[in-house]
Amino acid sequence: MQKEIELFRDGLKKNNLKVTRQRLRVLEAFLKTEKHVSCDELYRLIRGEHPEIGYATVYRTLKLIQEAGLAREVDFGDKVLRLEHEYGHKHHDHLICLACGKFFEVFDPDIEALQEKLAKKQNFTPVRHKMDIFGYCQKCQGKSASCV
Amino acid sequence: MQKEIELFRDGLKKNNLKVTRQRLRVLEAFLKTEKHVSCDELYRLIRGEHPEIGYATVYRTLKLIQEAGLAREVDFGDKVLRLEHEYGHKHHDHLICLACGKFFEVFDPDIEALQEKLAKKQNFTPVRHKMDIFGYCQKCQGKSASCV
DNA sequence: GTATAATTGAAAATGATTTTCAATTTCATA
DNA sequence: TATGAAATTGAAAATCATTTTCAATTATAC
Repeated sequence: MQKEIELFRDGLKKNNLKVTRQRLRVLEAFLKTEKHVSCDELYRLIRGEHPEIGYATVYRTLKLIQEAGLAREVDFGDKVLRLEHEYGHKHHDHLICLACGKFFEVFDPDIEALQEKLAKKQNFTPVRHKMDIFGYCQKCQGKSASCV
Repeated sequence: MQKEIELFRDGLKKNNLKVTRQRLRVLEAFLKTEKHVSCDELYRLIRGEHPEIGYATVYRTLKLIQEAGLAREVDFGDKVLRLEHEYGHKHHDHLICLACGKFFEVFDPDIEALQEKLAKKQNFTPVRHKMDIFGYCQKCQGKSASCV
């Protein structure tokens, strides 16, 4: 966590931005949660300990955290911006359960290699990609989405 | 196109919904465009010929088109709901250019097979998946996103 | 044709995200 | 450690896509 805070400070300094109490609180809250957290969820978490920090500040700081390379966007199809940890977390794909909403992180080097090859074949230079598989997890086998 | 219209009518009838002039106009407009169209874009297209059709009707009809299995959602990361043709269009993945915004449809059966295997290994029953590769297309090589 | 249930368009509501702005805070420099 | 320019803050308002409301209209089974 110290390393992440260092990277965040560096990112701010590099852009002539200031290291404020609020920004550090938001970063700490983000680092503490391992969830794929939305801005609203993080705001509620922070509000408990620091009710003086406003929604806009949380929102703005999340952008900065992304820009510092500490978080990446994930999209679970619910139209809400969610962020997951990036630093120290390798790229991975997601299995997302349509019944219970839980997600699982997976990684397959063979798929990654084929994706790279597929892009190259089209003379396309890949920068990043995302792959999400929606379905039913072990516990929810046989359930349908409406049974949630 | 006749087949699609037939399927749409059937879908409506099955749910005790009515086949209206407006719904047919929206479907036709959707079928005519091969783009990954947003609700707003489609509304503007329709407005030219049928200014009496309202936004809400376009929006509602797009839902029905989806439910009839004629369109599926795509997400290009711009927070806007977009639909692409589903009927007669096989599943595919997308290469999305960060510079010019163009996209390319690709398909690799080996990747599909590995995805299936990956899910199974986690006792996960896949229903659908999406894979988007963001990067730079042949024309935009070397450009950065800010050069658009 | 008539009854009735669904549909329509306009406008308003919603909900996440983003901006505005006056007051406050940071921090490089003195 | 003080100072002042520049950045930041929180609250509220604005934005923007999406979704709902509702009274008037329309489709369709009989």
